[in-house]
Amino acid sequence: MANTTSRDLTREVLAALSPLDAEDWHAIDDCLRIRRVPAGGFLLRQGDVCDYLGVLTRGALRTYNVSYTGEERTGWLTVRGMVSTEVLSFYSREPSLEFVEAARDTELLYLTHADLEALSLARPAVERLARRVAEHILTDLKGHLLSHIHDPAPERYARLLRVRPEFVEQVPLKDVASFLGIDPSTLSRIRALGRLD
Amino acid sequence: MANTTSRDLTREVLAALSPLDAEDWHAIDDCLRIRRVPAGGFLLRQGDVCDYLGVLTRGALRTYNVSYTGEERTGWLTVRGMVSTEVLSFYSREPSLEFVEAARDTELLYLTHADLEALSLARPAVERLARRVAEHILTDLKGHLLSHIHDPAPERYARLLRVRPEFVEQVPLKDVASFLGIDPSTLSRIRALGRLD
DNA sequence: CGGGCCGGTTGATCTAGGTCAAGGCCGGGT
DNA sequence: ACCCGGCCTTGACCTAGATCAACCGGCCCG
Repeated sequence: MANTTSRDLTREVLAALSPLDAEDWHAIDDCLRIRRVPAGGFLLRQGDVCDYLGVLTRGALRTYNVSYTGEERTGWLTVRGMVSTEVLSFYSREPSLEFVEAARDTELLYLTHADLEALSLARPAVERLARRVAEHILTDLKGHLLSHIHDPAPERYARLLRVRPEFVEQVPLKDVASFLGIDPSTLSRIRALGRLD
Repeated sequence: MANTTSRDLTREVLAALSPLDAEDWHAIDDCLRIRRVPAGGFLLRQGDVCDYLGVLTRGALRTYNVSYTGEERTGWLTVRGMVSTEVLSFYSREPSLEFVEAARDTELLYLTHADLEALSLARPAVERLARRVAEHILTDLKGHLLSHIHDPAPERYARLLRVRPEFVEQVPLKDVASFLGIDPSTLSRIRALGRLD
């Protein structure tokens, strides 16, 4: 059973995306499910249809896919307090191309696709929230992409510290490096420089 | 007035995203508007709310934003036959952060936000189409991002040739280079190499 | 307790790709 | 017709960051 702190966090995170009155929240709260995955386990594997949209209340996730050469290509990270889903698969109901792995022991409070659909029909505020989630993810993605296309590594790291300091605190540095598209050693050097001034 | 070829192309492109029967198409067709922008003009400026979702039937677009240092950061390209909108602004009705510039003389067949809303209510297939468009854009974005994080420049170019050869044919190479996040001279050299074998 | 392992750091090299600069090729304006 | 200004290309150089490799500290596991 999720403790109240996890539920409070979830409510807070969702409400920040789109306003929810007490009734909205009650409706959602009744449907919320909980999932715990130990470090190294998977929330989603390539080929699964993603059936969760929720808030990560503990731990951290690494989303990656495997290239044709066999290497893992980290595309996203998620930490406590972030919304978590694989949007494409969740909305299209088609198999995901990505793996979502627990980088540490993890707890997720989520809705299933069916529950979200039902809630959306019953409560416009939830419908709006669901759209907001997708927008939010898209915004994040765009920002990260732009930074990637045009910024050198130290600047990308600085931006990450600015917009998502939690990543650096909660995710193993090798994963942060992979997310930034640089070698762990390079990240280490960048951080060493930052420590001087 | 849009000639029939433009309308045919538009229908074809939309139908490929999500099936449309004759009635769906008629409903859409009645609302379709046309916009022509000469090379160098803007379809959207930073601060505008994007009010078009449509198909580019002629020309090419470059989407960029301006960094705090004043440089233009190309984030996306659009060529004939691609869906065009600034999703974030279109759906959220908030000012866009991006510029959308006509890289060449351009023609766009589009729906306004209000028309799309009305059509979506009346016709579920249109609602579905609209969601598909968003998914489609998200997929593209993810693919491009992943390629960017993990692939070296020549491979990114090779991928572009594979998934979007039209870019290279229809967009000035300097814009392609900027989109790939490399210097025009580098792109030139990569292409020269490719020509040998 | 000792050994292996994994994550992070650091040093020494090597290289992809950026920068600077020059030259050729249009296309548009006078 | 000419010139001028973009675009593309090519060459010579130079830096950011990868790679290779050694080393350290913590952790798990016998």
